[in-house]
Amino acid sequence: MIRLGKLTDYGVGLMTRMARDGADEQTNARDLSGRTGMPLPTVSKILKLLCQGGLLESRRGVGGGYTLARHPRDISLADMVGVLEGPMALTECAGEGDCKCEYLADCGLQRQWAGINRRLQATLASVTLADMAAETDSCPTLEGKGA
Amino acid sequence: MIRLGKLTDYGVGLMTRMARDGADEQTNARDLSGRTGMPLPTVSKILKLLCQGGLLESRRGVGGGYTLARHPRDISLADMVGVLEGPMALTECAGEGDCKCEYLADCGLQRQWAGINRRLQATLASVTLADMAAETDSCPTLEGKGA
DNA sequence: GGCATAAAGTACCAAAATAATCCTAAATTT
DNA sequence: AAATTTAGGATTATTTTGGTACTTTATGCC
Ligand code: FES
Ligand code: FES
Repeated sequence: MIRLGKLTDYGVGLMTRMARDGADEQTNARDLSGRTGMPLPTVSKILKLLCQGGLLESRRGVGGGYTLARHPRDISLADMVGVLEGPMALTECAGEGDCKCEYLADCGLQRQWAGINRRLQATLASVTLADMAAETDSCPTLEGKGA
Repeated sequence: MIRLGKLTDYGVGLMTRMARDGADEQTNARDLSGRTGMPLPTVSKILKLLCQGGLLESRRGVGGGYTLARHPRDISLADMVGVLEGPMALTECAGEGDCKCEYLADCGLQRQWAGINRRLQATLASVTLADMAAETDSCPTLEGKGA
């Protein structure tokens, strides 16, 4: 089915909301939880991960919270997915050098998988948070290059 | 991590082997199991699924087995992944009409997700079984369009 | 007709990945 | 010092996946 994890889905949703609310606005986990209806622990966890991944910046203590680390135009979907799901590796083979495949030894598919992997990642990299946050019906990036 | 299921990985490997062995050759589960080292039950299961999905054709009984339903050039990676993993739906939203998202109600991301979904699928659709089976180092499809 | 072979269908169990929660520590403001 | 808010880690429960087994149906051969 090739489905992203729920956390990733939620994470993109949260970042989109932050982007819409203003690129420089600060918000905190409790606030976002309240506005989205998502349970606070989950929101906290996701924001924490996004911060570790360098996509958000944090301020602790009273009045603390999170802000976007970069402008929405400079944060790609690939960044977000990468942080929340780890590096894309479609198959065992798709990684770089060592294929420790149990079966199909030397099936010679590494090159192909790696190429496909690269292309999929490029697609994700071409979509920015700004694109996701755009509320207009016509999104240049998404509609223009579509297939 | 965006990883395909093992069964999908194996399935593509099996079909690739079949394509390499000749587009019209017939083979059976036991034979393929022997050649790849994969356990017979698993091979059976995968071939069965591929057959149900219309990618293979089967002949029962003595001397029976499986053959490719179409020429490798006419079987895409999207076909194979679709059969073995179900229809691609990156997120809850990505499907067609109804978003029964628990949280983030009306986050307005359906259009974006659907577009991304379409583009990823198009990428998979552009790779054929023939491309996968090609043993040459330069694969027109994969290398030419790469990013 | 009966037997051997091979796929089709169904069901089940085990293992792994994921989601969700909780708790304690550290930082920062008032 | 007290209150707030993130950081980090660990735990538990749920779902998905992978793997296996068993029974049934179809086909060819003797
Ligand atoms: S599965 Fe490892 S080389 Fe193909
Ligand atoms: S999660 Fe359903 S509309 Fe966005």
